[in-house]
Amino acid sequence: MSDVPTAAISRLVTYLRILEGLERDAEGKPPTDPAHWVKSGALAAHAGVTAFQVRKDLNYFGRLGTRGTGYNVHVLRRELLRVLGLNQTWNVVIVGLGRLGQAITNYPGATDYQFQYVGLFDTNPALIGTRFHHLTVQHTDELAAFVQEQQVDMGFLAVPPEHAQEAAQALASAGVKGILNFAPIVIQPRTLERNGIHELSEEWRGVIVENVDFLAGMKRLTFYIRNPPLKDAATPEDTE
Amino acid sequence: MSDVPTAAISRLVTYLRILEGLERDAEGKPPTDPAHWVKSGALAAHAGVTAFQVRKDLNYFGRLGTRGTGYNVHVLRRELLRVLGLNQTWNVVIVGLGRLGQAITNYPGATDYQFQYVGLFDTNPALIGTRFHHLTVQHTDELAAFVQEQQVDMGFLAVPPEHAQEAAQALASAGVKGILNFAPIVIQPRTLERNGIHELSEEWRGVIVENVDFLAGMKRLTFYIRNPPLKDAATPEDTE
DNA sequence: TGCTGTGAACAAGTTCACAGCA
DNA sequence: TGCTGTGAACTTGTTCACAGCA
Repeated sequence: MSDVPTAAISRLVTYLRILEGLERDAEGKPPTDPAHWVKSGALAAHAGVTAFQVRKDLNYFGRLGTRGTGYNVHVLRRELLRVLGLNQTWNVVIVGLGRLGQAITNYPGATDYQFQYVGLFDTNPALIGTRFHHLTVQHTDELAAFVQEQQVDMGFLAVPPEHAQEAAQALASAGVKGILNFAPIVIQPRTLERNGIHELSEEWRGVIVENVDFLAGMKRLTFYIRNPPLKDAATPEDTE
Repeated sequence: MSDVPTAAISRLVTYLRILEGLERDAEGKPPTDPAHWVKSGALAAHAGVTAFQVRKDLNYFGRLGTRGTGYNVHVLRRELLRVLGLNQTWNVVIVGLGRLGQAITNYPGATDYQFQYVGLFDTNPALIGTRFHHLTVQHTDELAAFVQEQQVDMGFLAVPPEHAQEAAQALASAGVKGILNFAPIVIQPRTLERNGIHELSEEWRGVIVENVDFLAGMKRLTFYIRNPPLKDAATPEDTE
């Protein structure tokens, strides 16, 4: 399962979102209603990819469809939830409660699935003690103990870029399995000491980092506005 | 220049950020100081890629380095700014001023370079007339006229997902060249009418969409925590 | 017949070895 | 000598044609 293209995983997330919409549409309709089924071409149209791609992507995880009929919306959704690891509970801490951290904390949809925000951390005295989303902001010094006590799985990192490496280090040392990094820097999976980079450190072993970088998005956008891709993503194969 | 891998563009953005740090470090030092130069291996270490990759990426845009010496920090930075289109002014509107939109509007670093926020739009009566970042929120109905008058280049889309397609449509019709989409949906480059998808519409011709989707990031993270990539990204070639 | 499943052809992107200039 | 520049090998990911099941 580790030989699945990483790009395919991003697309699975998209398919899942589409299926949720389709399942809402199908809700309450009789089991015979075609709304409970979706073909690769229809999924592809919603996801902005080709039907080939959809079939290939889904196929990495088994025979999820029915030939001649398509994919059952409910079954496929459940399968994707399982594949993406969204059928278990994930305990999350948020580090950094400036405007961006607050926006994330309150973003609707983030606590769907089994994501639970269990702790909020910052170093700003003005924020500590403040309540957001039923939780009280604690000092980052408390992080290590908290992660172990509360079995925290992952941390969202929304501190200013100049503190991001340090805060990431704290999360990794504390033992989280993954970090969702919102800061516009590359997190180094090693202890960063004064005057240069030190070797890959043990506490980073197995820690996954995913980046969500909107400044980078802005800059990619300016490039592509000035250098438009040649192909115009025409409608491929069938598009329902 | 359109045959540059899209992944390379993302990496250029990273290199640029690193160069900015290096240029700050070099500031004030005499022109002979080695701090004004950086080798592919050092850039690679900071960016978390291989030195080969750095050289290849930079090479797409000409001979930017000096053999035996490395890359001049200042020269390379200026080159990357040019390549990425960051040497011109970009007029930006933000559509959607909920918590996320506000966080984006106020995010430090976003208005570096030549990005100028020139207009803020929302449909929520409670927000219209409010001031953020020296601008007053207007109703989205004003968007089309405003984009033309003010020569707006791109729009940042931070409305709730259920209104995102509609708002994106408004931006595209108004004539922006690019959309930075924060909503967790796939923007359809076509008019979406009731009961199904209509054909690719003319006003979308050439409009570039870049996505910044943090919910997707969360879900990719859970997948990779449960299915860690095999390779451990060892230190490649030289790493200074 | 109508769709998915999937091996094989193809394309894109990355790694590498070494050529080539300061 | 020490680095970048770059064609060629390789690896990864995508497209496709058609086999295979309901």
